[in-house]
Amino acid sequence: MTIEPAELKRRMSRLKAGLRRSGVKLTHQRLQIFREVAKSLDHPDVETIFSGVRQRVPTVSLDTVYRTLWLLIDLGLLTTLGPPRGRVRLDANLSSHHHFICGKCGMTRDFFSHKFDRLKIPNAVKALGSVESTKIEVRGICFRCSKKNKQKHRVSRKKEKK
Amino acid sequence: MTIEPAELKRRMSRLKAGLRRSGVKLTHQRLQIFREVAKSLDHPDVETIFSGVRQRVPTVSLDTVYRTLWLLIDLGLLTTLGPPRGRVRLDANLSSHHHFICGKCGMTRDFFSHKFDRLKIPNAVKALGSVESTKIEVRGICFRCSKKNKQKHRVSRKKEKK
DNA sequence: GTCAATGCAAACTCTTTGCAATCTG
DNA sequence: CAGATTGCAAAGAGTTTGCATTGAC
Repeated sequence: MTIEPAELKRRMSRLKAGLRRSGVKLTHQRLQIFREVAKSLDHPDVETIFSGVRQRVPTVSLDTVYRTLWLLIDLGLLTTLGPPRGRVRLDANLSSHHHFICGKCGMTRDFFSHKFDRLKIPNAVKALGSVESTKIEVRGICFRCSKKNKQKHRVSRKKEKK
Repeated sequence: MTIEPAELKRRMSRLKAGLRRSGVKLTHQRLQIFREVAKSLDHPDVETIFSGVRQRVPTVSLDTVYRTLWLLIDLGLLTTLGPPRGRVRLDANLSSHHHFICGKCGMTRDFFSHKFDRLKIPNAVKALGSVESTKIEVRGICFRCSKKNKQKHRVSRKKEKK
């Protein structure tokens, strides 16, 4: 389940450019941790990334993996699936609806759209499993967070503002 | 941020019917825990649900909240946002793509669709915050899990098969 | 009355932090 | 070389479990 070498190369260059732009050091660990995420077609969790990197860098520690991942997320070089920073969020609305998610604070709101409800799923998807529901996930920054960002600088978990 | 009383009532009836159908007891706690999720327009995490329920049922314990939520998810009366059972999953693909997620095991695969990339976001959404990206999230059961389900019965976390 | 469901307390896992040692620019 | 970054070990969250007690049917 790995992507094409050419695409991986492109992603690695983008990463390096991104790190330099932010004035952050290009360490061996950071490159390897990113590569582990970037090379896979599915979307690994932290544990999987950790053991993958460990094969090539036996001394990495789990906390470096965490720190690096959150850093890259803050810099916009990686994203998470679903709400940011894994915490289960529940949904009692079983009928068709869609979500707006704030990438900073995780605020989530439903919205409705008949047009979206009628989307035709590509056949390629049916090769992966049986389809039960289709949702649109719109990501952005909610007003509360964008106000905060103007006041302070970058605030996410406990990252210092660099 | 609560839904209309009429809709809440409908959701509560659906819950009760669902519990009865599965031969599971309708306890005070279960009803209150579900109500707490069902009444909100956003999608609360476990901690929020817990403290909400606690206002009305001061003796509920956190573990009952967890057990109840996973039970209701297993019975198909609730769902989670994003991958099941909160564990952060990373994504290095910053260009436009969409996800198929298995609701059982969390397996996630990308897929692509130019049509999906061009969706027009309803104006109502713009009232919530600035939009950065739009993804389709297709949920279903992957083939590996549906095979497993045929062999065993219901297997998820450690729920017994009832 | 019976057996499922709850509450409690303790165990686990996952994630974060403080600090000395190390490495990048 | 200086300061950012890492690894370690230990602390904090969040989640799960075993067991005696309680409560729904």
